[in-house]
Amino acid sequence: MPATTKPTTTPTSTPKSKTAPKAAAKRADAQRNIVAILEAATECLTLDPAASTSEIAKAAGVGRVTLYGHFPSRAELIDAVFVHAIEGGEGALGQVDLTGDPRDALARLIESSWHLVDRYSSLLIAAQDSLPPGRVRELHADPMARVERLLERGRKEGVFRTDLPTSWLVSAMHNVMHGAAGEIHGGRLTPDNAAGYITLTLIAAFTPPGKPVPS
Amino acid sequence: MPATTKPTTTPTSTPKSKTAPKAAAKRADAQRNIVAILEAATECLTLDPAASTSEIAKAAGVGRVTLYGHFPSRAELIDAVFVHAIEGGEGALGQVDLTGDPRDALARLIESSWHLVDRYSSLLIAAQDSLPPGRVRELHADPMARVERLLERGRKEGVFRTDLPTSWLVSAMHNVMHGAAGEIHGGRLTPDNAAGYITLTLIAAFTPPGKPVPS
DNA sequence: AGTAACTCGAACAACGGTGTTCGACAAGAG
DNA sequence: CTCTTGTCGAACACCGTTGTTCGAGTTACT
Repeated sequence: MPATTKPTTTPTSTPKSKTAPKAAAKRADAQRNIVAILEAATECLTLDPAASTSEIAKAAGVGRVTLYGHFPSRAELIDAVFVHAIEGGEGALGQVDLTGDPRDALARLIESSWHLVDRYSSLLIAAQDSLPPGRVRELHADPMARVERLLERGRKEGVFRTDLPTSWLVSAMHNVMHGAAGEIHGGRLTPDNAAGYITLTLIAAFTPPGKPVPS
Repeated sequence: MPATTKPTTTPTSTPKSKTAPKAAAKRADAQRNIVAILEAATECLTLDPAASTSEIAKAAGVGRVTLYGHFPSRAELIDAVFVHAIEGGEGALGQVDLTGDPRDALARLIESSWHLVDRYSSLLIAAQDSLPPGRVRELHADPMARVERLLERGRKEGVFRTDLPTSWLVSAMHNVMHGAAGEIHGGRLTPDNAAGYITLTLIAAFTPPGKPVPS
Protein backbone atom coordinates (compact mmCIF):
# COMPACT_ATOMS: atom_id res chain seq x y z
CA MET A 1 0.00 0.00 0.00
CA PRO A 2 1.77 3.12 -1.24
CA ALA A 3 1.73 6.10 1.05
CA THR A 4 -0.47 9.10 0.29
CA THR A 5 1.23 12.27 -0.81
CA LYS A 6 0.14 15.83 -1.40
CA PRO A 7 2.79 17.67 -3.44
CA THR A 8 1.86 21.21 -2.50
CA THR A 9 4.62 22.46 -4.74
CA THR A 10 5.10 21.11 -8.21
CA PRO A 11 7.20 17.99 -7.77
CA THR A 12 8.78 18.55 -11.17
CA SER A 13 11.10 21.26 -9.97
CA THR A 14 12.12 19.55 -6.76
CA PRO A 15 14.15 16.49 -7.72
CA LYS A 16 15.12 15.28 -4.29
CA SER A 17 14.30 18.04 -1.86
CA LYS A 18 17.04 17.28 0.65
CA THR A 19 15.20 19.40 3.22
CA ALA A 20 12.30 16.94 3.36
CA PRO A 21 12.05 15.90 7.00
CA LYS A 22 9.52 13.07 6.84
CA ALA A 23 8.32 12.33 3.32
CA ALA A 24 9.97 9.08 2.31
CA ALA A 25 11.12 10.33 -1.14
CA LYS A 26 8.82 8.81 -3.71
CA ARG A 27 10.17 6.84 -6.59
CA ALA A 28 10.64 8.65 -9.89
CA ASP A 29 8.05 6.32 -11.35
CA ALA A 30 5.41 7.40 -8.87
CA GLN A 31 6.16 11.08 -9.24
CA ARG A 32 5.63 10.87 -12.97
CA ASN A 33 2.29 9.19 -12.50
CA ILE A 34 1.16 11.72 -9.94
CA VAL A 35 1.69 14.62 -12.28
CA ALA A 36 0.11 12.64 -15.11
CA ILE A 37 -2.97 12.04 -12.99
CA LEU A 38 -3.07 15.65 -11.92
CA GLU A 39 -2.87 16.85 -15.50
CA ALA A 40 -5.40 14.36 -16.79
CA ALA A 41 -7.77 15.21 -13.96
CA THR A 42 -7.48 18.89 -14.76
CA GLU A 43 -8.30 18.22 -18.37
CA CYS A 44 -11.17 15.84 -17.69
CA LEU A 45 -12.74 17.94 -14.98
CA THR A 46 -12.59 21.14 -16.99
CA LEU A 47 -14.35 19.21 -19.71
CA ASP A 48 -16.94 17.53 -17.50
CA PRO A 49 -17.37 18.39 -13.82
CA ALA A 50 -18.77 14.91 -13.18
CA ALA A 51 -15.84 13.03 -14.68
CA SER A 52 -15.35 9.71 -12.92
CA THR A 53 -12.11 8.35 -11.51
CA SER A 54 -12.14 5.73 -14.24
CA GLU A 55 -12.12 8.36 -16.97
CA ILE A 56 -9.38 10.31 -15.27
CA ALA A 57 -7.23 7.24 -14.70
CA LYS A 58 -7.68 6.19 -18.29
CA ALA A 59 -6.84 9.66 -19.55
CA ALA A 60 -3.71 9.59 -17.42
CA GLY A 61 -2.69 6.25 -18.90
CA VAL A 62 -2.84 4.69 -15.48
CA GLY A 63 -4.80 2.02 -13.67
CA ARG A 64 -7.60 3.13 -11.43
CA VAL A 65 -5.89 1.39 -8.53
CA THR A 66 -2.80 3.49 -9.00
CA LEU A 67 -4.89 6.61 -8.83
CA TYR A 68 -6.36 5.55 -5.51
CA GLY A 69 -2.88 4.73 -4.37
CA HIS A 70 -1.92 8.37 -4.63
CA PHE A 71 -5.22 10.06 -3.84
CA PRO A 72 -7.31 8.48 -1.10
CA SER A 73 -10.59 9.65 -2.56
CA ARG A 74 -12.10 11.45 -5.49
CA ALA A 75 -12.64 14.49 -3.30
CA GLU A 76 -9.00 14.73 -2.31
CA LEU A 77 -7.96 14.43 -5.92
CA ILE A 78 -10.23 17.28 -6.88
CA ASP A 79 -8.86 19.29 -4.01
CA ALA A 80 -5.33 18.74 -5.23
CA VAL A 81 -6.29 19.66 -8.78
CA PHE A 82 -8.00 22.78 -7.56
CA VAL A 83 -5.04 23.84 -5.44
CA HIS A 84 -2.78 23.29 -8.41
CA ALA A 85 -4.99 25.37 -10.67
CA ILE A 86 -5.21 28.20 -8.16
CA GLU A 87 -1.45 28.24 -7.75
CA GLY A 88 -0.96 28.44 -11.46
CA GLY A 89 -3.48 31.22 -11.72
CA GLU A 90 -1.88 33.13 -8.90
CA GLY A 91 1.38 32.99 -10.79
CA ALA A 92 -0.18 34.68 -13.80
CA LEU A 93 -2.18 37.17 -11.78
CA GLY A 94 0.81 38.15 -9.69
CA GLN A 95 2.48 39.66 -12.76
CA VAL A 96 -0.35 42.03 -13.55
CA ASP A 97 0.53 45.69 -13.03
CA LEU A 98 -1.96 47.02 -10.52
CA THR A 99 -0.50 50.53 -10.22
CA GLY A 100 -1.78 53.69 -11.84
CA ASP A 101 -5.43 54.55 -12.39
CA PRO A 102 -7.46 51.88 -10.57
CA ARG A 103 -9.83 51.63 -13.50
CA ASP A 104 -7.02 50.82 -15.90
CA ALA A 105 -5.57 48.41 -13.37
CA LEU A 106 -8.95 46.73 -13.04
CA ALA A 107 -9.16 46.38 -16.80
CA ARG A 108 -5.78 44.68 -16.83
CA LEU A 109 -6.72 42.41 -13.97
CA ILE A 110 -9.95 41.43 -15.66
CA GLU A 111 -8.15 40.70 -18.89
CA SER A 112 -5.93 38.21 -17.07
CA SER A 113 -8.49 36.77 -14.67
CA TRP A 114 -10.96 36.24 -17.43
CA HIS A 115 -8.99 33.56 -19.20
CA LEU A 116 -8.60 31.63 -15.97
CA VAL A 117 -12.26 31.86 -15.11
CA ASP A 118 -13.25 30.75 -18.58
CA ARG A 119 -10.87 27.83 -18.56
CA TYR A 120 -11.61 26.57 -15.08
CA SER A 121 -15.30 27.29 -14.80
CA SER A 122 -16.16 23.64 -15.10
CA LEU A 123 -13.53 22.64 -12.59
CA LEU A 124 -15.03 25.08 -10.14
CA ILE A 125 -18.36 23.32 -10.39
CA ALA A 126 -16.71 20.00 -9.71
CA ALA A 127 -15.03 21.46 -6.64
CA GLN A 128 -18.23 23.02 -5.41
CA ASP A 129 -20.16 19.79 -5.17
CA SER A 130 -17.35 17.48 -4.14
CA LEU A 131 -15.47 19.54 -1.59
CA PRO A 132 -16.68 20.37 1.92
CA PRO A 133 -18.58 23.66 2.08
CA GLY A 134 -16.35 26.68 2.45
CA ARG A 135 -13.31 24.92 1.06
CA VAL A 136 -13.65 26.55 -2.36
CA ARG A 137 -13.85 29.96 -0.79
CA GLU A 138 -10.86 29.15 1.36
CA LEU A 139 -8.79 28.34 -1.70
CA HIS A 140 -9.96 31.54 -3.36
CA ALA A 141 -8.71 33.69 -0.49
CA ASP A 142 -5.58 34.90 -2.25
CA PRO A 143 -7.08 35.93 -5.58
CA MET A 144 -9.95 37.55 -3.74
CA ALA A 145 -7.60 39.53 -1.53
CA ARG A 146 -5.86 40.87 -4.61
CA VAL A 147 -9.10 42.18 -6.06
CA GLU A 148 -10.12 43.61 -2.71
CA ARG A 149 -6.88 45.57 -2.37
CA LEU A 150 -7.33 47.13 -5.77
CA LEU A 151 -10.93 47.97 -5.10
CA GLU A 152 -10.10 49.54 -1.74
CA ARG A 153 -7.47 51.72 -3.33
CA GLY A 154 -9.92 52.83 -5.98
CA ARG A 155 -12.43 53.70 -3.30
CA LYS A 156 -9.90 55.81 -1.42
CA GLU A 157 -9.03 57.61 -4.61
CA GLY A 158 -12.71 58.29 -5.25
CA VAL A 159 -12.99 56.44 -8.56
CA PHE A 160 -14.89 53.43 -7.16
CA ARG A 161 -18.16 53.68 -5.28
CA THR A 162 -18.23 53.40 -1.50
CA ASP A 163 -21.99 53.07 -1.04
CA LEU A 164 -21.76 49.31 -1.43
CA PRO A 165 -19.53 46.90 0.53
CA THR A 166 -16.31 45.89 -1.13
CA SER A 167 -17.24 42.25 -0.68
CA TRP A 168 -20.34 42.83 -2.76
CA LEU A 169 -18.34 44.44 -5.53
CA VAL A 170 -15.96 41.49 -5.54
CA SER A 171 -18.88 39.14 -5.73
CA ALA A 172 -20.40 41.10 -8.60
CA MET A 173 -17.15 40.91 -10.52
CA HIS A 174 -16.97 37.21 -9.89
CA ASN A 175 -20.51 36.63 -11.06
CA VAL A 176 -20.28 38.71 -14.20
CA MET A 177 -17.14 36.89 -15.25
CA HIS A 178 -18.58 33.47 -14.59
CA GLY A 179 -21.76 34.46 -16.32
CA ALA A 180 -19.77 35.43 -19.38
CA ALA A 181 -18.15 32.03 -19.33
CA GLY A 182 -21.59 30.50 -19.44
CA GLU A 183 -22.63 32.70 -22.34
CA ILE A 184 -19.58 31.60 -24.28
CA HIS A 185 -20.27 27.98 -23.49
CA GLY A 186 -23.75 28.47 -24.89
CA GLY A 187 -22.42 30.09 -28.04
CA ARG A 188 -24.13 33.39 -27.34
CA LEU A 189 -20.89 35.30 -26.84
CA THR A 190 -17.55 35.11 -28.59
CA PRO A 191 -14.38 34.90 -26.51
CA ASP A 192 -12.94 37.99 -28.22
CA ASN A 193 -15.71 40.23 -26.98
CA ALA A 194 -15.92 38.82 -23.50
CA ALA A 195 -13.12 40.70 -21.76
CA GLY A 196 -14.25 44.01 -23.24
CA TYR A 197 -17.86 43.50 -22.28
CA ILE A 198 -16.95 42.51 -18.75
CA THR A 199 -14.64 45.47 -18.31
CA LEU A 200 -17.13 48.02 -19.60
CA THR A 201 -19.86 46.57 -17.44
CA LEU A 202 -17.86 46.44 -14.23
CA ILE A 203 -16.16 49.82 -14.60
CA ALA A 204 -19.62 51.35 -14.91
CA ALA A 205 -21.01 49.26 -12.07
CA PHE A 206 -18.21 50.43 -9.79
CA THR A 207 -18.51 54.13 -10.65
CA PRO A 208 -19.62 56.25 -7.67
CA PRO A 209 -23.14 57.71 -7.93
CA GLY A 210 -23.04 61.26 -9.29
CA LYS A 211 -19.84 60.69 -11.24
CA PRO A 212 -19.90 60.06 -14.98
CA VAL A 213 -19.21 56.61 -16.35
CA PRO A 214 -15.82 56.77 -18.09
CA SER A 215 -15.73 56.17 -21.82
CA MET B 1 -50.99 1.51 -16.97
CA PRO B 2 -52.31 5.01 -16.38
CA ALA B 3 -51.95 7.48 -19.20
CA THR B 4 -49.37 10.23 -19.05
CA THR B 5 -50.64 13.76 -18.56
CA LYS B 6 -49.10 17.18 -18.74
CA PRO B 7 -51.43 19.75 -17.19
CA THR B 8 -50.06 22.84 -18.86
CA THR B 9 -52.63 24.92 -17.03
CA THR B 10 -53.27 24.43 -13.37
CA PRO B 11 -55.78 21.59 -13.18
CA THR B 12 -57.27 23.16 -10.05
CA SER B 13 -59.14 25.83 -11.93
CA THR B 14 -60.41 23.59 -14.73
CA PRO B 15 -62.86 21.14 -13.16
CA LYS B 16 -63.97 19.32 -16.23
CA SER B 17 -62.81 21.30 -19.22
CA LYS B 18 -65.64 20.29 -21.57
CA THR B 19 -63.56 21.50 -24.49
CA ALA B 20 -61.04 18.70 -24.02
CA PRO B 21 -61.02 16.78 -27.29
CA LYS B 22 -58.88 13.78 -26.44
CA ALA B 23 -57.76 13.73 -22.80
CA ALA B 24 -59.79 11.01 -21.11
CA ALA B 25 -60.75 13.14 -18.07
CA LYS B 26 -58.64 11.94 -15.16
CA ARG B 27 -60.24 10.80 -11.97
CA ALA B 28 -60.53 13.32 -9.13
CA ASP B 29 -58.24 11.08 -7.13
CA ALA B 30 -55.50 11.28 -9.71
CA GLN B 31 -55.78 15.05 -10.14
CA ARG B 32 -55.27 15.56 -6.42
CA ASN B 33 -52.17 13.41 -6.44
CA ILE B 34 -50.74 15.19 -9.44
CA VAL B 35 -50.86 18.57 -7.78
CA ALA B 36 -49.57 17.04 -4.55
CA ILE B 37 -46.59 15.61 -6.43
CA LEU B 38 -46.02 18.87 -8.23
CA GLU B 39 -46.03 20.83 -4.99
CA ALA B 40 -43.85 18.35 -3.16
CA ALA B 41 -41.42 18.28 -6.06
CA THR B 42 -41.20 22.05 -6.05
CA GLU B 43 -40.47 22.04 -2.35
CA CYS B 44 -37.94 19.22 -2.45
CA LEU B 45 -36.11 20.50 -5.52
CA THR B 46 -35.82 24.03 -4.22
CA LEU B 47 -34.32 22.49 -1.11
CA ASP B 48 -31.99 20.07 -2.86
CA PRO B 49 -31.47 20.06 -6.63
CA ALA B 50 -30.56 16.38 -6.50
CA ALA B 51 -33.69 15.25 -4.70
CA SER B 52 -34.63 11.72 -5.73
CA THR B 53 -38.01 10.53 -6.93
CA SER B 54 -38.33 8.57 -3.70
CA GLU B 55 -37.98 11.68 -1.57
CA ILE B 56 -40.46 13.57 -3.71
CA ALA B 57 -43.00 10.77 -3.67
CA LYS B 58 -42.68 10.44 0.08
CA ALA B 59 -43.04 14.19 0.55
CA ALA B 60 -46.17 14.08 -1.58
CA GLY B 61 -47.59 11.29 0.54
CA VAL B 62 -47.66 9.04 -2.48
CA GLY B 63 -46.06 5.83 -3.62
CA ARG B 64 -43.15 6.04 -6.00
CA VAL B 65 -45.09 3.96 -8.50
CA THR B 66 -47.88 6.50 -8.54
CA LEU B 67 -45.40 9.23 -9.32
CA TYR B 68 -44.11 7.31 -12.30
CA GLY B 69 -47.68 6.73 -13.31
CA HIS B 70 -48.14 10.42 -13.87
CA PHE B 71 -44.66 11.48 -14.93
CA PRO B 72 -42.81 9.10 -17.22
CA SER B 73 -39.40 10.11 -15.97
CA ARG B 74 -37.67 12.28 -13.43
CA ALA B 75 -36.72 14.70 -16.19
CA GLU B 76 -40.31 15.21 -17.30
CA LEU B 77 -41.36 15.79 -13.73
CA ILE B 78 -38.72 18.46 -13.33
CA ASP B 79 -39.82 19.99 -16.59
CA ALA B 80 -43.40 20.18 -15.36
CA VAL B 81 -42.31 21.71 -12.06
CA PHE B 82 -40.20 24.23 -13.89
CA VAL B 83 -43.00 25.20 -16.24
CA HIS B 84 -45.30 25.58 -13.28
CA ALA B 85 -42.81 27.80 -11.45
CA ILE B 86 -42.24 29.96 -14.50
CA GLU B 87 -45.94 30.42 -15.00
CA GLY B 88 -46.39 31.48 -11.42
CA GLY B 89 -43.50 33.90 -11.70
CA GLU B 90 -44.86 35.34 -14.90
CA GLY B 91 -48.08 36.04 -13.09
CA ALA B 92 -46.29 38.11 -10.48
CA LEU B 93 -44.00 39.82 -12.94
CA GLY B 94 -46.85 40.73 -15.24
CA GLN B 95 -48.26 43.05 -12.61
CA VAL B 96 -45.13 45.15 -12.30
CA ASP B 97 -45.56 48.68 -13.61
CA LEU B 98 -42.93 49.11 -16.31
CA THR B 99 -43.92 52.61 -17.39
CA GLY B 100 -42.23 55.88 -16.49
CA ASP B 101 -38.49 56.33 -16.06
CA PRO B 102 -36.86 53.10 -17.24
CA ARG B 103 -34.50 53.18 -14.28
CA ASP B 104 -37.35 53.28 -11.81
CA ALA B 105 -39.14 50.61 -13.77
CA LEU B 106 -36.01 48.48 -13.68
CA ALA B 107 -35.80 48.92 -9.93
CA ARG B 108 -39.37 47.72 -9.58
CA LEU B 109 -38.78 44.78 -11.87
CA ILE B 110 -35.68 43.76 -9.96
CA GLU B 111 -37.51 43.98 -6.66
CA SER B 112 -40.06 41.47 -7.94
CA SER B 113 -37.74 39.23 -9.93
CA TRP B 114 -35.34 38.99 -7.07
CA HIS B 115 -37.64 37.05 -4.80
CA LEU B 116 -38.34 34.53 -7.54
CA VAL B 117 -34.68 34.09 -8.36
CA ASP B 118 -33.81 33.61 -4.72
CA ARG B 119 -36.56 31.10 -4.14
CA TYR B 120 -36.05 29.03 -7.24
CA SER B 121 -32.29 29.17 -7.61
CA SER B 122 -31.94 25.58 -6.52
CA LEU B 123 -34.71 24.43 -8.83
CA LEU B 124 -32.90 26.09 -11.69
CA ILE B 125 -29.84 23.99 -11.00
CA ALA B 126 -31.92 20.84 -11.01
CA ALA B 127 -33.41 21.83 -14.34
CA GLN B 128 -30.04 22.67 -15.80
CA ASP B 129 -28.56 19.23 -15.33
CA SER B 130 -31.66 17.15 -15.90
CA LEU B 131 -33.25 18.85 -18.88
CA PRO B 132 -31.98 18.75 -22.44
CA PRO B 133 -29.66 21.65 -23.25
CA GLY B 134 -31.49 24.78 -24.30
CA ARG B 135 -34.72 23.77 -22.64
CA VAL B 136 -34.14 26.03 -19.65
CA ARG B 137 -33.50 28.96 -21.90
CA GLU B 138 -36.59 28.10 -23.89
CA LEU B 139 -38.73 28.26 -20.78
CA HIS B 140 -37.12 31.54 -19.83
CA ALA B 141 -38.11 33.17 -23.09
CA ASP B 142 -41.04 35.14 -21.71
CA PRO B 143 -39.39 36.65 -18.64
CA MET B 144 -36.35 37.45 -20.75
CA ALA B 145 -38.44 39.18 -23.37
CA ARG B 146 -39.96 41.38 -20.69
CA VAL B 147 -36.56 42.53 -19.51
CA GLU B 148 -35.41 43.06 -23.07
CA ARG B 149 -38.35 45.30 -23.88
CA LEU B 150 -37.67 47.48 -20.90
CA LEU B 151 -33.99 47.67 -21.68
CA GLU B 152 -34.65 48.57 -25.30
CA ARG B 153 -36.95 51.37 -24.29
CA GLY B 154 -34.36 52.70 -21.88
CA ARG B 155 -31.78 52.63 -24.64
CA LYS B 156 -34.03 54.58 -26.99
CA GLU B 157 -34.61 57.15 -24.29
CA GLY B 158 -30.89 57.46 -23.72
CA VAL B 159 -30.81 56.34 -20.11
CA PHE B 160 -29.33 52.89 -20.78
CA ARG B 161 -26.08 52.30 -22.63
CA THR B 162 -26.10 51.20 -26.26
CA ASP B 163 -22.43 50.30 -26.57
CA LEU B 164 -23.15 46.76 -25.38
CA PRO B 165 -25.68 44.29 -26.80
CA THR B 166 -29.00 44.10 -25.01
CA SER B 167 -28.55 40.35 -24.65
CA TRP B 168 -25.38 40.97 -22.69
CA LEU B 169 -27.12 43.39 -20.36
CA VAL B 170 -29.86 40.86 -19.75
CA SER B 171 -27.27 38.24 -19.01
CA ALA B 172 -25.47 40.55 -16.60
CA MET B 173 -28.69 41.21 -14.75
CA HIS B 174 -29.37 37.53 -14.56
CA ASN B 175 -25.92 36.74 -13.23
CA VAL B 176 -25.83 39.46 -10.62
CA MET B 177 -29.17 38.34 -9.25
CA HIS B 178 -28.20 34.70 -9.13
CA GLY B 179 -24.88 35.62 -7.60
CA ALA B 180 -26.70 37.49 -4.87
CA ALA B 181 -28.77 34.39 -4.19
CA GLY B 182 -25.54 32.47 -3.71
CA GLU B 183 -24.18 35.10 -1.34
CA ILE B 184 -27.31 34.86 0.76
CA HIS B 185 -27.14 31.11 0.78
CA GLY B 186 -23.57 31.42 2.06
CA GLY B 187 -24.62 33.83 4.77
CA ARG B 188 -22.51 36.65 3.41
CA LEU B 189 -25.47 38.83 2.47
CA THR B 190 -28.79 39.49 4.18
CA PRO B 191 -31.99 39.24 2.13
CA ASP B 192 -32.97 42.79 3.12
CA ASN B 193 -29.95 44.31 1.45
CA ALA B 194 -29.99 42.16 -1.65
CA ALA B 195 -32.55 43.98 -3.78
CA GLY B 196 -30.97 47.35 -3.04
CA TYR B 197 -27.46 46.18 -3.81
CA ILE B 198 -28.56 44.56 -7.05
CA THR B 199 -30.46 47.63 -8.18
CA LEU B 200 -27.65 50.06 -7.42
CA THR B 201 -25.15 47.83 -9.18
CA LEU B 202 -27.20 47.27 -12.30
CA ILE B 203 -28.44 50.84 -12.71
CA ALA B 204 -24.81 51.93 -12.69
CA ALA B 205 -23.74 49.13 -14.99
CA PHE B 206 -26.39 50.12 -17.52
CA THR B 207 -25.60 53.85 -17.48
CA PRO B 208 -24.27 55.11 -20.83
CA PRO B 209 -20.58 56.12 -20.85
CA GLY B 210 -20.19 59.85 -20.30
CA LYS B 211 -23.40 60.16 -18.31
CA PRO B 212 -23.39 60.35 -14.52
CA VAL B 213 -24.50 57.41 -12.45
CA PRO B 214 -27.82 58.38 -10.82
CA SER B 215 -27.92 58.64 -7.06
C1' DA C 1 21.71 -8.14 -8.29
C1' DG C 2 18.75 -7.72 -4.71
C1' DT C 3 15.07 -5.51 -2.64
C1' DA C 4 11.66 -2.43 -1.74
C1' DA C 5 8.44 0.43 -4.12
C1' DC C 6 5.26 0.62 -7.44
C1' DT C 7 1.80 -0.78 -11.10
C1' DC C 8 -1.86 -3.40 -13.18
C1' DG C 9 -6.19 -5.87 -14.23
C1' DA C 10 -9.74 -8.23 -12.63
C1' DA C 11 -12.81 -8.96 -9.37
C1' DC C 12 -15.54 -7.79 -5.34
C1' DA C 13 -18.74 -5.33 -2.16
C1' DA C 14 -21.66 -1.71 -1.16
C1' DC C 15 -24.31 2.10 -2.35
C1' DG C 16 -27.96 4.84 -4.46
C1' DG C 17 -30.22 5.97 -8.21
C1' DT C 18 -33.94 4.99 -12.14
C1' DG C 19 -37.61 2.71 -14.18
C1' DT C 20 -40.64 -1.56 -14.46
C1' DT C 21 -43.59 -5.43 -13.10
C1' DC C 22 -46.84 -7.85 -10.28
C1' DG C 23 -50.89 -8.69 -7.68
C1' DA C 24 -53.99 -7.15 -4.23
C1' DC C 25 -56.78 -3.54 -3.05
C1' DA C 26 -59.36 1.09 -2.74
C1' DA C 27 -61.94 4.75 -4.78
C1' DG C 28 -64.30 7.32 -7.95
C1' DA C 29 -67.71 7.66 -12.05
C1' DG C 30 -71.81 6.09 -14.50
C1' DC D 1 -73.81 -1.36 -7.73
C1' DT D 2 -70.53 -2.23 -10.99
C1' DC D 3 -66.57 -1.58 -13.39
C1' DT D 4 -63.00 1.23 -14.84
C1' DT D 5 -59.25 3.85 -13.14
C1' DG D 6 -55.81 4.54 -9.74
C1' DT D 7 -53.00 3.37 -5.91
C1' DC D 8 -49.69 0.81 -3.11
C1' DG D 9 -45.69 -1.89 -1.48
C1' DA D 10 -42.46 -4.98 -2.46
C1' DA D 11 -39.57 -6.84 -5.45
C1' DC D 12 -36.74 -6.86 -9.50
C1' DA D 13 -33.24 -5.62 -13.17
C1' DC D 14 -30.04 -2.44 -14.51
C1' DC D 15 -26.82 0.99 -14.37
C1' DG D 16 -22.69 3.60 -12.96
C1' DT D 17 -20.28 5.11 -9.24
C1' DT D 18 -16.74 4.68 -5.27
C1' DG D 19 -13.32 2.36 -2.79
C1' DT D 20 -10.89 -2.15 -1.62
C1' DT D 21 -8.41 -6.56 -2.09
C1' DC D 22 -5.43 -9.89 -4.30
C1' DG D 23 -1.64 -11.73 -6.64
C1' DA D 24 1.47 -11.39 -10.21
C1' DG D 25 4.37 -8.69 -12.63
C1' DT D 26 7.56 -4.50 -13.42
C1' DT D 27 10.38 -0.60 -12.35
C1' DA D 28 13.52 2.01 -10.08
C1' DC D 29 16.83 2.92 -6.36
C1' DT D 30 21.48 1.26 -3.94
